[in-house]
Parts: sequence; structure tokens; C-alpha cells
Amino acid sequence: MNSTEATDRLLEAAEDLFYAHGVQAIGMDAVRERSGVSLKRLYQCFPAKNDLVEAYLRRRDERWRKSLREFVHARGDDPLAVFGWLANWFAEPGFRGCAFINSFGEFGEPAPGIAAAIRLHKDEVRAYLRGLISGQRLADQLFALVEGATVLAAITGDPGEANTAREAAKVLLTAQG
Amino acid sequence: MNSTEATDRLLEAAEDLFYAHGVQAIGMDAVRERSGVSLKRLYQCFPAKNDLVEAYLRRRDERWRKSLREFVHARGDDPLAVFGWLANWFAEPGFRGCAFINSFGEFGEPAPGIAAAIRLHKDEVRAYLRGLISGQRLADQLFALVEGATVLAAITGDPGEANTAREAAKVLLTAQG
DNA sequence: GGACGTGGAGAACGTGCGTTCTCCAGCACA
DNA sequence: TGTGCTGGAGAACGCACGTTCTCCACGTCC
Repeated sequence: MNSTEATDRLLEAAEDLFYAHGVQAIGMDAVRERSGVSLKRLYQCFPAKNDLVEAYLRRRDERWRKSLREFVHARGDDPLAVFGWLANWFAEPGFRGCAFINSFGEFGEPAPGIAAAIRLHKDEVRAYLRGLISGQRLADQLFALVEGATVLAAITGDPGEANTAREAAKVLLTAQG
Repeated sequence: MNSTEATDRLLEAAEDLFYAHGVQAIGMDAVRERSGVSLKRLYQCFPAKNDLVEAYLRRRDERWRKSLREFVHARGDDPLAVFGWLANWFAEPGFRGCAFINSFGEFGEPAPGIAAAIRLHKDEVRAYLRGLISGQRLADQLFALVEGATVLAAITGDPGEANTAREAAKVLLTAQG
């Protein structure tokens, strides 16, 4: 197994475990076991756990936004499609809310790289919405709805939060679009 | 010092520390030091850390909602006042987002009492908004805005998220109120 | 005054975990 | 065949922390 395949496997395992159970609840040994990569190799790829966490967040950001972008693009870049994508996401088995919000809660004072990854993700999503929607103010309003729906769906376990947010978004788009 | 004063001091210290740094980052010894209550007494009042965490959340829920309720009531129970209160909260030094969302992120699989306290808080806030706003659907939409603004203000550090949400709320209230 | 219960200070214990170290099997190469 | 290198398995180390235990000072009742 070469080094890039090892990092791939590690990131795959890390994402599954960190997202499902929280970063702090998962030890390096669990990542090793799940990935099948030895501990020695693990520390060659990621010198410390923080590095693995940061890489996990950055990779998840890329994949998450790509999935959203493609879904929405396939629907003619209709801003409301964002909420359709959310509905699917919330209904997935194993949905546990936004990995970045969860990580923000998990680390009182995150390591600089981790804090940066969290902020970057939100900045990127905001930028995406601003590109999708004419009117920066309107885009930011929809962004708040997206975040609120995600948090509430995670805590209450009700995927219907996506529809609530979607209806609000529709009103906002109609009134201000 | 009698037992009720000890629990008060403990809860005060726990809230300060848990909210500021996260629950996991704070050891029982830090709570002891800050409260001035001996470890023995601490474990008499709260047999395990989980019990202290749960009590912290339940107390914070009561105080948080009381503060919001009174602020809004003093402004004629205007639903938009909710967002004025948020703006004040976000601008407070030491604001670190919603303690319940943070705790949800912190514990992958929370102890049952803690999970219940988190869910209860959101249920209570939702119920409060539904009482404040005619139209359950509209109240739920505003609830999503509240949660989204809180999360974004915490992560970006920008208290202006309250105004963004407020403007959205105004449009929703006008269109559907 | 002397036995006794109460409560505090802090040591001690057990465990989990991030990180490093030890040891060895397998292999390339002379 | 002997020699060194690579990488894996897993033990070991150090530390943090939840929880319990030890010891002792102090006040209370016979």
C-alpha cells in the first residue's frame, strides 16, 4: 500500500468515525483499526491527531459542497433546490447535523488549523449562495435558514425542517427577488 | 456553607466554565477551584459529572428563556424584538453560540439526561415562539432564522447576523402575518 | 475532657488515549 | 547466504481526568 492510498483510507475511516461519533470520542486506535493502516504509517501521514482532524474537515467541505452544487445545478440552479438537497441529506441514515458546527461545539478553543477549516467552510457556502442568488442580503438570509434547518433537524431528528426553511425561502425570494 | 448554597456556587462555576471552554475541556477540579466547594461536597451534590452537566443545561435553559421572554415582553411582545435580543446577546463579550447546540456537537452519543435537556430546550423555545407569533408555520420559520443566526454569529464572530435574520423575519411576518 | 461525626484538602487509583518505542518478519541486493 | 532497510503489530509511556480514599482539624454531645 503506497502512501497516498494510506491517506485515502485514513481519511475515509476518519470521516466515517468522526462524523458519526464525534472527534473526541474516536481514538487514533479506532482510526487505525477501521482503516487497516498501521499506527506507524498513520503518524507518518498525519503527525498528530489535529492534522487528521483538519484534513477530515477540509475533505468533507469539498465533498459536501460538490454534492450540493451538482444537485442544485442539475435543477437549473434554482435556489430552492438547495432546500431539496437538504431534505435528502436530513433523511439520510446516520445524519448527525453539520460536521463543522459539531466540531465548533466540540472544541472550546480549537487548534488554529481546525478553527480555520470551520470558518472556511461557512465562508465557502456563503459565497456559493451569493453566487446563486442575486442580492447578497437575500443570499445571507437564505444561508441563515440553511444553518438553522440543519441544526434543528439534527437535534430534533425531524427532516421536515427542510420544508419549513424551504417555504420561508420561497417567500423571501418572491418578496425580494 | 449549606448544601443549597454549595449547589448554587457549583452551578454558577460550571456554567461559566462549561460555556466558555466546552464541557469536555473542563475537569471537575476546575469546577471545584472556581466554586470554592470541596470535591467531596461536589460529589455529594452531583454524584457524577453527567449530573452536573445536565443541571447546568437545565439551569441555563431557564435563565436564557427568562431573559429573552422579559426583553421581548418589555417591547410589547413584538416578534421582531426577539432579534433585537439576539443582537445584544451576540455582542456580549464571551458569546460562544448556543450552549445546547455546542453540547450536542460535543457529545456524539450524549447520556440520556443530557440529550433530553438539549431537546427540551429547543422544544421550549419553539413553543415560546409559537405562543408569540400567530401561525405555527411562521413561528417555525422564525425559529430556523434564530438558530441559523446564532450558529453563524458564533462561528464567524459577526453579531450582524442578528440583523440579517431580523430583516428576513420582517419580510416573513409582513408576507404571512 | 473524651468519643464521635462532619467536612475539607489533597493524595491516590483506574482508565483512556495520544504518541513513541521495541521487536521482528519479509525483502532487496551484493 | 549474509546484511541492511521497510513496515507492521503491538507494548510502553506520559498525562489528564473522573472518582474514591486517607488523613486530620474542628465542633458537638456524654
